[in-house]
Amino acid sequence: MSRWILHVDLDQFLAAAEILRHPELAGRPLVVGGTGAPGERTVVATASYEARAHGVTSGTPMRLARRRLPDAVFLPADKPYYESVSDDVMDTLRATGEPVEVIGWDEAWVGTDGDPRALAERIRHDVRSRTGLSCAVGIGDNTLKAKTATGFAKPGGIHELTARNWFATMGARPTDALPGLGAKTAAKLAELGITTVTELAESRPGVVAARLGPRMGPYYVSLARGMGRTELETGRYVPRSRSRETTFAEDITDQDVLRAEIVELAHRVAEDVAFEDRDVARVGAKVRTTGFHTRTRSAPIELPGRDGHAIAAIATTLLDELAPTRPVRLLGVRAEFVEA
DNA sequence: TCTGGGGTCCTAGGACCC
DNA sequence: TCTGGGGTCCTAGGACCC
Repeated sequence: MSRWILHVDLDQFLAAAEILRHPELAGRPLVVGGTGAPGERTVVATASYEARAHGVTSGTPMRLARRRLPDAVFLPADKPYYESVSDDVMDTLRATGEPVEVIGWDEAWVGTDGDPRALAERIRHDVRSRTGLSCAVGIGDNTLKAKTATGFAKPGGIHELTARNWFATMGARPTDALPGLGAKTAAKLAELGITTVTELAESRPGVVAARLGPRMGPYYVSLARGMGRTELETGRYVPRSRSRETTFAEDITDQDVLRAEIVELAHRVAEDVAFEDRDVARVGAKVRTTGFHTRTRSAPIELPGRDGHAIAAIATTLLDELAPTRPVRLLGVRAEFVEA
């Protein structure tokens, strides 16, 4: 358990990583995402601040981004490269000697019993000098407050949220300002007459549970009250599943093409599984048709294993069972590992 | 403006069992 | 015959995150 939790969040990570190896792109609108193929049906992964100023942000459809910013630099996402840059950042954080929990490529929590401001300054300095990247640091008395604080620190600053200023800062904000509480849940809460963080914090967990579930209801109330973890998970990440999915440039109706595609996806999943060196207990298939209607189906493997043909056979059967009747825009295959 | 890919965890209903 | 009350497992879908 740590007295203080710091949340470290890299600024415009993918764009910043590209600028590291293409310094001439600094200051230009830069959009990273997809494979770079023209006309592909994908979205922006990261837009530089210059691009965001023109309304292009993470999640913007790539075709719209190209229309809005015809003169921007568009780069395909280079996952292995970002992973290696991310590893350098995480190693820099671990070099502080403090416990580190990695949340994603560009985010981590760091715990400390020492001076959190001094540590935040040191992290910003070390990350910049060792990787060339800028980051924002949120300081809190738990994980939730630290992560929430980062929102006020971006870009590149430091902000502190504790029990002392939690309600003064967050109380009047809408419930979906809380990390982990999104638009759908905010809408359901609004039906209960709960629209602000303070209102959610003061509501009875049982009332919220009746609408949002026995675990999630009380959990949302605890979020509003500023509750979070003070213990970090510093161990190696053990994945529960591996999946691959593809959105086709054009919707597919041909059954033979669909079967060939799902077999291809299954074998890619099998490669990822082999890399993990663990057995698969369950295989899932996903089909998204015109209109964004998504259906999934899954089944256990009779004898848990990692054979690509076995995974492909189940995936194909699941696809047959899903029997899409409308044109298919996406196919996916997922493998669930046996419990570690 | 037709809306990625890769994950995690929770919910609810039905099956099944005692 | 019109009927219980737990408990657990399985499955599809939902919500959310980066």
